[in-house]
Amino acid sequence: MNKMIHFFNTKSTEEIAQYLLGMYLEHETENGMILSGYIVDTEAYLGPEDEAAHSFGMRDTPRLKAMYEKPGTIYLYTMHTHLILNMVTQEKGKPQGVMIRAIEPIEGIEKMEENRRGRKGIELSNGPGKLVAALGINSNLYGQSIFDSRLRIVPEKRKTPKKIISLPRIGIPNKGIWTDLPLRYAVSGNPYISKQRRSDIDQKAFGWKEENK
DNA sequence: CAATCGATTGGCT
DNA sequence: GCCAATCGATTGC
Repeated sequence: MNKMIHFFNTKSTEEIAQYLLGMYLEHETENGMILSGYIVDTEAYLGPEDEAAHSFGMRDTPRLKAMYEKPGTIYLYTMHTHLILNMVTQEKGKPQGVMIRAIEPIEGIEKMEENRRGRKGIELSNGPGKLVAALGINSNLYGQSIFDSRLRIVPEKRKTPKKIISLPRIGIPNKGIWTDLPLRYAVSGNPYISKQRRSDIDQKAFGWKEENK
């Protein structure tokens, strides 16, 4: 855990976005249930330079407050009816972050299916709004720490991706160079990556190195 | 089985 | 008013 905090304090947001792939993300719900999975798809947001970031140009609105806090602060925002999960990656006052786009569910799958109103398989968590719903995350985690709150990363349980692919981010048209920069990172071959062709899926290992399964 | 469309909510300019 | 992720429905291959 200290090693991970050190990583957040010394590396770039792009490096952290890749480092987070394979991390074990665990949510202890209000009734003491553990819902968890491995992070398989992330995006880096490089505010205030990044035109696609909420914090572009150091914009500072009530919703953005958490983005100006210390590394590891959880930043949640709503999109239509969906909550989207992000975390702060740079020192306090420097509003950069990583968005979690998908996880591979591990613990509490039945409860996650219930949270997702009966959806199963990759539909459980192959999108940013979907994984938040599956894990039962609600907005009172806003501003808490991803290192030690009911929603936390457990680095001891992480897996290692066999290969990381980088892609342009989703849903940011007309943002100049920021539209095309490959700031999205994913575990190559993992089935929970959204909008993926079936033939690209690694059905055996899900894109993880074999030794630490 | 893939691509496309319309409806939805809330924060911000 | 503009912008977004998801879902269900529909159409195309």
